[in-house]
Amino acid sequence: MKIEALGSSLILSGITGFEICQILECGQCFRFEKLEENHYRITAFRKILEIKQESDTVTLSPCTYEEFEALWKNYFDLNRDYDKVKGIISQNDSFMEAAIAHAPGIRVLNQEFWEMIISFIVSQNNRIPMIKKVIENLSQAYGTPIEGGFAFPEDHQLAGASIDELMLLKTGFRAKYIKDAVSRSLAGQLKEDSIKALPSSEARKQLTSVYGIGDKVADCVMLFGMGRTDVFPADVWIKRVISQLYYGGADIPLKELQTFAADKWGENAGLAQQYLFHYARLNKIGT
DNA sequence: GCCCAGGTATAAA
DNA sequence: TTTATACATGGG
Repeated sequence: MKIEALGSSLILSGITGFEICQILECGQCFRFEKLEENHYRITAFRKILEIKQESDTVTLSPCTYEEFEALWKNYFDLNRDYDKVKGIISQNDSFMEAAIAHAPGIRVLNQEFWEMIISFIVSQNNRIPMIKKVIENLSQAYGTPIEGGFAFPEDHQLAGASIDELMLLKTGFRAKYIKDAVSRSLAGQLKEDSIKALPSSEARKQLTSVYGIGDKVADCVMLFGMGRTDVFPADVWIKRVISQLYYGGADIPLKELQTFAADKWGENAGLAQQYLFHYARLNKIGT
């Protein structure tokens, strides 16, 4: 990958395993706006970034070399060798091979811990366009204004919000969950560093102790908001890719998925199958 | 009107 | 322990 500056932009060329549309639209991120095909505006870490991709060339703007190294390189997970990861998880596994072939340009974004907690609380029983709208509502109402938009609100910025006020922002029945997450965070019970130090099963327990956070949300927070590589190949990422298959309408029998889940996740097979069943039901597959 | 959403808490079996 | 259902709101 070659990096060069051009005016206020940074151009990355020779990039592989990177498809910005797949990365943003696969459901891991809710703060982006599509400007045109393969051209998006992203809000993250109190900054707004435009990203445009033309085959193996990606333009970031505004972006300096220093900013790229300090923030966006890690945000887009460019330090990870995805060929290697894909090789490992698809080894002797035609199912995973098919999953990867379906969306080979997905990379797991490293997003903000607190924002992921609230975002995935909001995501439950909700649709992506609506989730995006709610996150934007929260940012405009409580977040710090930044050039061209609003940062996602910190816990203390959300502290004053009542249930009714949160409801006005279309959070629905999730308002009480947000409130609990806020007070738990203010009480110092959702410290990213302390949770990061725990093994993933313990981290999951900490997260699910928040009213309104279950296994699915906890896993998404760990994967997308904590940069946890220990859940990376073994857990959510695989569910994620599988769900992409469903979204893409690939035709894989439910039975095959269940066998796969049992092999792959062992003691988590029950949960995995629950997800799979849910996805199957959503997409009217196999039942 | 009716059904459903990338779930979770809760009640009931 | 497992299974069924309500939930706010908007869109098909």
